[in-house]
Order: sequence, then C-alpha cells, then structure tokens
Amino acid sequence: LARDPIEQARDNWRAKGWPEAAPGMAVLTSVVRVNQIYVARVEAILRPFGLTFARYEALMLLLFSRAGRLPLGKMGERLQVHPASVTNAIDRLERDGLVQREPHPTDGRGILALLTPAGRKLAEAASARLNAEVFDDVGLADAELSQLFSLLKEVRRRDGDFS
Amino acid sequence: LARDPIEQARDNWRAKGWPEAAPGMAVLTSVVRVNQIYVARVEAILRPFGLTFARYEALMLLLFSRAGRLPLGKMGERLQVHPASVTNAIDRLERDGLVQREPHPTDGRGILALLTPAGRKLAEAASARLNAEVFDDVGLADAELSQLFSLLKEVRRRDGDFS
DNA sequence: GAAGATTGAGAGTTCAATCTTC
DNA sequence: GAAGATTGAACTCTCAATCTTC
Repeated sequence: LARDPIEQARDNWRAKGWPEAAPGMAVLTSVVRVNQIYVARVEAILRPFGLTFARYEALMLLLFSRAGRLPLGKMGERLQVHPASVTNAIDRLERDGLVQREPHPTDGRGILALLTPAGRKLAEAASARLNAEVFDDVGLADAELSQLFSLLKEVRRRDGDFS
Repeated sequence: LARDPIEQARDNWRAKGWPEAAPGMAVLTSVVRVNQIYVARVEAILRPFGLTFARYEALMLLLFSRAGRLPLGKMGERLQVHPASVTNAIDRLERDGLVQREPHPTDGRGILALLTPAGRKLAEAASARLNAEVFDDVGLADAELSQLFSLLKEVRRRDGDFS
C-alpha cells in the first residue's frame, strides 16, 4: 500500500520504450479500476434487494419509460448489452414478480417488458438506498464531478454513443 | 442516437426528487459505460492472441516483476480479484504454455507463477498491438488525459487502494 | 431474406467448503 | 487457529444456431 500501482505501471511502460502509449494505458487502467470500485459498492447495496446492477438498470429503464413498458430489443440497445443478456435479466425479474412479459401490440415478433407494482416499489426503494449510500458521495467534490463527467462524455461521444 | 442517454437519466433523477444524487449517478454511470467501451476495444485486439483482458493483466504483472515470477496471492491482491479467479487464469495460461507453476521457496503453502519464454514473447507482442490500436488514442487530447487521470486517481486514493 | 427473441454451449467470476501448511 | 490455494456450485455474459414473424 505504498505507491500508486497504476503510476508504477505507467513508469514501466515508459521504461519499456512505449512512452507515447503510457498516458493512455494509465487512463484506461484507471477507468477499469474505478469501475471495479463503483460496481462493488453498488452491488453491495443491491444484494439485500435481490438485485444485480444489470437487473437494476433494466428496472430503472422501465421506471422512466412512458407507461412503464419497453420492447426487449430497445432495452438491450439502451443498456448496450447482448439480446441474450436481456432475455436472461427479464427471465429473472419476471420470476421474481418485478416485471411481466407482454406481446408487442403491432409487431408480432416483439415482446414488451412491463413493470409490475412490486417492481416499481423495489426500484424506488433500491434507488433511495443507492442515492444515500453511493451516489451522494462518489469520492469527489462538486466541481471535480462536473469536470469528470465532461471528460467521460467526450470519450463516449467519440465512440458514437449519441451525438 | 439523439441526446446523451446519461444526461437524460440525470434529468430523470432530478425530476424524481433526487437532485443531490443526480451528479454522482451520472458520473458513476459514465464510468461504467466508458469502461464498457474500453474493455471491448482491448478484448477485440487480444482475441487473436488467445488472451482475455484478465489473463493479459496477469501476464503483464509477471513481465514487470523481478525474475518474472510472483506468488498467486500477490497477483490476486494487485489485480483486485478473488483467489479463485487467479487459479482459473493461471490454469488457462499454464495450459497454453505461457506460465508455469512453481512451489514457493520458503512457504510450503504458496505457489509462484513463472513467465515462460513463450509467455514473455506473447505479452510483448500483444502489448505492441494494444499500444498502437488502443492506448495511443483513448479518445482525448494530452491535457485532458492528464486531467482525467488525476480525477480518477483521487477516487482510487479515497478508496484506499494506495496512499 | 431480415429482424426480434430464445436456447444451449463455453468462458469467467464469486462464494462456500476443503485441504495443506504455517 | 489462520493463511494460501483449489474445487464445485451458482450466476452472468457472449456467441452461434434456431424459430417465428415481418
């Protein structure tokens, strides 16, 4: 627990003769590590609710949608995950009575996921806990938070996620 | 692909009556999304080498260690993963002839992982490709890179990873 | 033929339990 | 009794193949 392991890796990169790639390596590794930290915090809070991060995200997507229902394909697109992952997540949420499947009204191929009252209730309760225990303090002051958000947004924009 | 989905979520959070938690939620979600983007890029490059990100990280840890060998426990600690994950990764690397297990010289319980010449060669080759295809351009200018690194470092420091 | 969803296989992670050695 | 490593079970993700409907 002495020096920053990522700065150590960055020095190793330079010593190895890869100085141009060193800053990018250090940033990418940092993102991976901070993601690990954040996800661990979130999942620790969600575990007592019987939820994983992926399933929580699915619930919130439904909570914020008009009428509390969305096509499964749309959900996979928004969450950037494989269709099979959506099927799996909805399977589990349906088994737990938090979501219900419905036929798509106009497209016979499609399936809608519909939030049940229990699902809505759990989504709100889990969010309240997450807000208090995690989101209220992610480890930075307000000014730094907005800076960090802007930098990450630029990376996302260049990846073509929105814009 | 119109507006930023995370900014939309942040607005939803505020409308829901959780304005203090909105910025933290947006930053955490951004980190998760950028991690997803970066990991996908890295794994696409590593696939032809027969490596995953986790196994690549293990190889690099050995490459930068004195004598190219480390106790398995130490590796799990540095990579912040479960002991079972280390066992699994080393199993696969050993099966592929990239690493070899050795008894710990002084502690009969311990096992060392030792980089083979093939492992060293593959680690260098994969790194060269990663440098050229990913690390050289992670989607930000130099000044922004160093800013982003500092902000993420603060989060890691507060988590007690080093310092 | 293409799109939406599901299925089964393969890989990776975590957890609890176990075994050996300190 | 505690620490290092391994094993098997449970879960999740991705991929390829399949089925139905457009």
